[in-house]
Amino acid sequence: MGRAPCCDKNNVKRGPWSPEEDAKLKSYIEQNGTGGNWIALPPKIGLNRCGKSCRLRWLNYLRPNIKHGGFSEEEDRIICSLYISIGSRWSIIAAQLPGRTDNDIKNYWNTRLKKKLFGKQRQKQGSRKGKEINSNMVISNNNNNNQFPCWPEIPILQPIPYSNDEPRFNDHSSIKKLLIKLGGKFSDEDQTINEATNPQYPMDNSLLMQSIYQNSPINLISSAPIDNVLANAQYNMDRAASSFTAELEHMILNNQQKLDGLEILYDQDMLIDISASTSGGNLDWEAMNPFVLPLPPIVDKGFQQGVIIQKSAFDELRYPMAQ
DNA sequence: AACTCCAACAACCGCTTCGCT
DNA sequence: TAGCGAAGCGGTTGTTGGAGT
Repeated sequence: MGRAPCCDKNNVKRGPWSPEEDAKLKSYIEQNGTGGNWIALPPKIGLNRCGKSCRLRWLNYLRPNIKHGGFSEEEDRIICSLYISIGSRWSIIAAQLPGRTDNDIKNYWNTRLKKKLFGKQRQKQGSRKGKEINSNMVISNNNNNNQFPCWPEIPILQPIPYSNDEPRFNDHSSIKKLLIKLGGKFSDEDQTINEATNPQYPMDNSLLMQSIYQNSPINLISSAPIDNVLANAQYNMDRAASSFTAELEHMILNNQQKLDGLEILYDQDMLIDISASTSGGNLDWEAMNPFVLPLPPIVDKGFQQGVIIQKSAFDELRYPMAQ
């Protein structure tokens, strides 16, 4: 038995908002706040909309100080860097960019930034395709193009064709397997924190896993509560440009014996001629992102460049009008 | 001018998390 | 402490408008 829907979808208006609806919602919230209950809001205002829809409209479009479009180079840089560090956690990324919404950033990333970056890579990479992991898995980091000074060249991974008995790069167990092979560490504690940090890749916490991980030389997964995540993000931001591929390359080259049985994850078929994916195809480096970044030390340096964020400031940034 | 393609963005969907009872 | 409902969040889809042919 499924969960009851939050509203009767047949009896609420859907689709684009009209200026009248916007005005109603905006003026009501400005005067009365949300009342802490979005679902109760539409009837109060006389809007035939789902509460969820009202909430989204307010957060993404109507609330004050929202900026749309026109992302600056600095914003690009921050988005890239944070994406490298923490993945697609748009709400956290948005918290670093006052006036930007998670939806906006997500859209910007998916429609422009990603293509811009990978498009650039295509230009550099051309139709190169080969068999040596150390010449193809990692793309040169020597980049004189300053368009995205923060962005390391990304290894492009092809969606892995799979059968039922083959590992898949996109499934959690395969990722986990690769991590283990590379020496990742996930104690129960690590796992708990990691899940908070990157719930997209939850790890199971079997004792076997634990025993494997505990003696591992490196801890590959960023594991820290949010403040540390952000601090780590800055750490990675600082070093990403120079170290991302170098470290991945180092990791791969120095752990090849550990990768036995995982050839599917890194052999030549894994590499694609990016010309095959010009319009937002599967760019599965994302799946790899969480573990190609080494765990930085818990840094105490704080953020630079005016993007210092305290956890307590999150809500102020995101919900400046909240009661 | 008509059509097609595609980029950009708004909105929806469904899962997870959180807080209250 | 379990159960429930609302909010939060990220992925996905739908819509629209502009560029290209």
